[in-house]
Amino acid sequence: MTWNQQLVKMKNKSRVLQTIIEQSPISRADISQHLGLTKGTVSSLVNELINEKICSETGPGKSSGGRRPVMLLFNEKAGYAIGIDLGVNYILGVITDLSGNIVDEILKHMNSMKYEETILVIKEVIQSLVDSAPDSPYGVVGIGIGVPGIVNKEGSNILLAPNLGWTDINLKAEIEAEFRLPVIIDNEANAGAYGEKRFGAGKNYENLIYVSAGIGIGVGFILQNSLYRGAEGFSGEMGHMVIDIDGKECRCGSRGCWELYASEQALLNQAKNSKHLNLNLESLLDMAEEDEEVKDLFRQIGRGLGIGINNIINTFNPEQIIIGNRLAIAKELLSESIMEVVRNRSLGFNQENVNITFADLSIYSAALGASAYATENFLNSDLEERLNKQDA
Amino acid sequence: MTWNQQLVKMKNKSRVLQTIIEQSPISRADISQHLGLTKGTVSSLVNELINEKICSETGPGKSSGGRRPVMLLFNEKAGYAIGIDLGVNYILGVITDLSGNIVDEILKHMNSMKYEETILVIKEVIQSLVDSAPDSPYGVVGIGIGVPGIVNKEGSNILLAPNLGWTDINLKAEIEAEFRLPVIIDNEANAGAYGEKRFGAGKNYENLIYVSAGIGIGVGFILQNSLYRGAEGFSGEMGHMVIDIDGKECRCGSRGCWELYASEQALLNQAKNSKHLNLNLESLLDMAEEDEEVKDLFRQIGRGLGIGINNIINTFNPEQIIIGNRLAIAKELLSESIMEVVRNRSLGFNQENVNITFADLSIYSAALGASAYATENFLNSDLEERLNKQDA
DNA sequence: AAAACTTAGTTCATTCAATAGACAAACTAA
DNA sequence: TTAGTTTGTCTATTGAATGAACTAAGTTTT
Repeated sequence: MTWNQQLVKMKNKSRVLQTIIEQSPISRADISQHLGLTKGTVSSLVNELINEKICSETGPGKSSGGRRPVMLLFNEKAGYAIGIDLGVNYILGVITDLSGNIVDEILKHMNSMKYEETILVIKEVIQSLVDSAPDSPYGVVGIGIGVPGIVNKEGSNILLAPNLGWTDINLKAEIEAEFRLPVIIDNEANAGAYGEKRFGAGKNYENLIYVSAGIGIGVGFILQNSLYRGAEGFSGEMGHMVIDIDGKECRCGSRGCWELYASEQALLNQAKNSKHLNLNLESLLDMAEEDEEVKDLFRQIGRGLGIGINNIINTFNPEQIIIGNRLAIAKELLSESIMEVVRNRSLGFNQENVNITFADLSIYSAALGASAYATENFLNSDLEERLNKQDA
Repeated sequence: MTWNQQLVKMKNKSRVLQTIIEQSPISRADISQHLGLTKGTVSSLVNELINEKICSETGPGKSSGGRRPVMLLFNEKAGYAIGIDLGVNYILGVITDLSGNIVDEILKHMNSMKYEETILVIKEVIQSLVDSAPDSPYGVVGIGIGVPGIVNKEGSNILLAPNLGWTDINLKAEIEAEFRLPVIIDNEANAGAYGEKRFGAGKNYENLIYVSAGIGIGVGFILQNSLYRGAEGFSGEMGHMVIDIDGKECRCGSRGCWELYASEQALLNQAKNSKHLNLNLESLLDMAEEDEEVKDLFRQIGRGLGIGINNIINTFNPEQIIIGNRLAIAKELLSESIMEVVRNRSLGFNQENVNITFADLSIYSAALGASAYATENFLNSDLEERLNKQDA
């Protein structure tokens, strides 16, 4: 990192924009007040942002005893970002404006996730979304993709996606070559964490943990307002945290892994054992309404989730834990047993200020997080240069 | 955070100093090369540092075909810092120079840790160390204290130290009032992690986890080169991570907590069960030399440690895990069984690049980390102002 | 040994971004 | 009407990094 005047300007401009995004409509004077920059500095930075069409003036606001302020708006329609959530048996694609509002979405259910077929569908989905982007100064600014597997820290290669049967796939290069747009790949749990942090339940928290409970369990960490990815980008594989030292064998080679007790797969396996054949999460949810035995299956999974969440609480002392992905739809059935375990087992001090909740964005957490990667990447780039390219 | 020219200067000055500390002896020209700052900028910043007596010129270095460079040294004797490691039955105090070299140390074994008595001993120890500080421009610059318990994030109060029987003690205020020096309190595992990061096994790692295995287990996290403390400062209570869902009862109210399987206390308990009465860690170590049964006790604890370390690896994907505190002296007896568990259970990718090792600083990790807090705090303060105060 | 090159460190005019304060514009309140 | 207030712009000033010239002190080439 080089420290110089240009960096100062960049950071201040970014702070001004952030303030407009968060507090819009807002006047130059209020921004100056809020950030501790002088009115002159704010004026000059705001004018640059207006030239870059990233924000705009609207009518005058209310006077508070003097000249009426000119209110500023974030131009959230200045460009659009695409987010893809690659599920174990579906592909969900969204195109959002710069504030994360969904403009269009496509959901494809898949029978097979063979790479050769899947990549074609992904491209199809992206193309449709690109086509549906409204006219705007910057057009489509980038593509983010969340995948259920281990991604290298550069965000280019999927090293391993056990539930898809993929190994070492350079998805970033593949998609960038096709669409000539910046592409960011990340683990689905990280994308979900980021989505909830930006737009969902985690908006007001600095240290939050997103538990993606689907077929397996992955976890995304937002620590001190930014994603923690680990040394090589492989953090969050808490599905394979041992919670039962001599427990069931896991296909990972270990025993007693968390996801054997707390995932969608664990629920389905137990349902099979108790003779509820050929079922899925949705039908089990329906059955639970009248079948106490099925309800109990959910309670068991809830207790399993609670154990892992207890470990997270004692380890991270987070402000918030968000349970997302497929199992979040069983919120009503899981919530009580999770909380009971936490109440009984977690340390008092650590338990005191933690907010345990379910994803706000339902099935969109990861897709919105992925599109937010693209948006953030865009807003931190040299907008003037990009605008000139677009116009040419 | 306010972004302005002063911040740029502060950061660059700090980078120059850091470069001198790490690469001393080094010339102005080399610093300029290394940091990408112009020679003029470096010259001016270095001259300020020399005026502040924090670094100094030494003789000329070797010419590489032109004028010989003037080599610069970090003046590690410009001031001294005190670090205290408050153990469960001992108090270890050190006074170090600004590079962490120990100048003097005091170790007091304690029978009781009753607060009223202990605080007197702490003050006695600090006073002796202050008295033993050599003459220097800045004198004693601060005091750091590591404690075996939960400390609030402000670093002022010990909220709970179960192994000492203390609750809600404002230690910072107490010591600051006595010595009129800046005091920083932190959890012993955090201090240990910081010590190993600065001076020990973790010097070259950005993401490392320090496992403090003593009577209980606490864990300190260095993530992206800085300590992660959690939302309220209570992170790292992994001793109470559940690894055996229906396991033994823990006094924390939960069951199957890690420290029941992997701490010094766990070792002692199991030794008692197998009729080795009235023993401590040191004597068990001696016995293990010839007693296969005792050796096996250590292997069991090693496996317990391995399970928790497996969980850490899968969760954090760290570059390094350092095992410290009391159990580190049993390195030879534990190492193999720890590694066996990790090899058999941890995920391949996460396991690949992790370096598992024991503390380099033996019993000094926490005390040196605590003194390093004080040193860091000092180096980031306004040195000119402090020097003037000292001279007055 | 002299001349030509090299490298180290200083000096100074220039650039660039934030600041402080003056100012005009546009409002409210008395 | 008049005095006071708030908004936003403009300008001179400040402070830090830069680039280039320059001095100092060496080495290499001839």
